[in-house]
Amino acid sequence: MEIFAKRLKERAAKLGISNAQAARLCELDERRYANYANDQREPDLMTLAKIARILNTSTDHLLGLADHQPQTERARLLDRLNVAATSLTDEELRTVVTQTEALAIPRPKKTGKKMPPISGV
Amino acid sequence: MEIFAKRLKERAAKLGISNAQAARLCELDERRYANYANDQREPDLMTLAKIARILNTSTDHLLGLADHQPQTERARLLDRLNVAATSLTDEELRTVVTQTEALAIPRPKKTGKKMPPISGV
DNA sequence: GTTTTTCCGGAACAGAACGTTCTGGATGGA
DNA sequence: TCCATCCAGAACGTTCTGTTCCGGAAAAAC
Repeated sequence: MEIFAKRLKERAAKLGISNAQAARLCELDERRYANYANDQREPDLMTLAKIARILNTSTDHLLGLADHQPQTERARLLDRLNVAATSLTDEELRTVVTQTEALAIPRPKKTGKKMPPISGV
Repeated sequence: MEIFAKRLKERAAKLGISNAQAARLCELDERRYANYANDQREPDLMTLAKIARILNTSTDHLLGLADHQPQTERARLLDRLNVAATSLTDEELRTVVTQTEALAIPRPKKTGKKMPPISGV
């Protein structure tokens, strides 16, 4: 997890402290913390949460999930879907959800792909 | 990390899918995912991020660092739609968008006005 | 009712990953 | 010079994970 190590170093830099100081803040062995910051080890989930809490940031940011990605064609499609779905009636929405999940969520390990006819449409 | 396992199960329940289905959505071995949901194993950071991304939630929430807001039935349907749509291929997604917009966006009355076609579909 | 499919979890094993310790180099201040 | 601080390589024992095999329960299909 390269981004995690990068974010750890960034965070300490923004706080104006050394990695060793950050380690002590988080009550972690310095060498251990350094391994995280150098992308050589990964913490367990509880330690990850602890680091985020003490350094006053979010795990999403530390894991690189918080960046707003540029507007791709696909993102725009998902956007349109949301907008359209929002204006549906509950019943219409249920229908769309059912159909979409049928496409998206793999059910069988079975090889044969028989598709039962969509009823009530 | 007890809270993580709990949140995993909650998330699948809210999406109206089984843990096995959630595992397939996340492209993880079912047994492996079950170990996470049963608080017997913990994922590495990349897998954690992947789960949060695909199940359309945040790692902060999964790790118990953020409180979750109460959701309406309708919000859960929109949630399910998002999760399912995200795992579609581009072509499948375009189809769903087209169908949903057809349901949602009323055609103009017969005033002769032209409706611009849906681009890129 | 019978069969098939799906879901779930225990047990176990090889291999991967981790925490820790020891070590040494680099830098800066007293 | 001496000392404190920061940093990272290597190694070792231990812990933990991914995976596989297995069986039972429940639901669905026949």
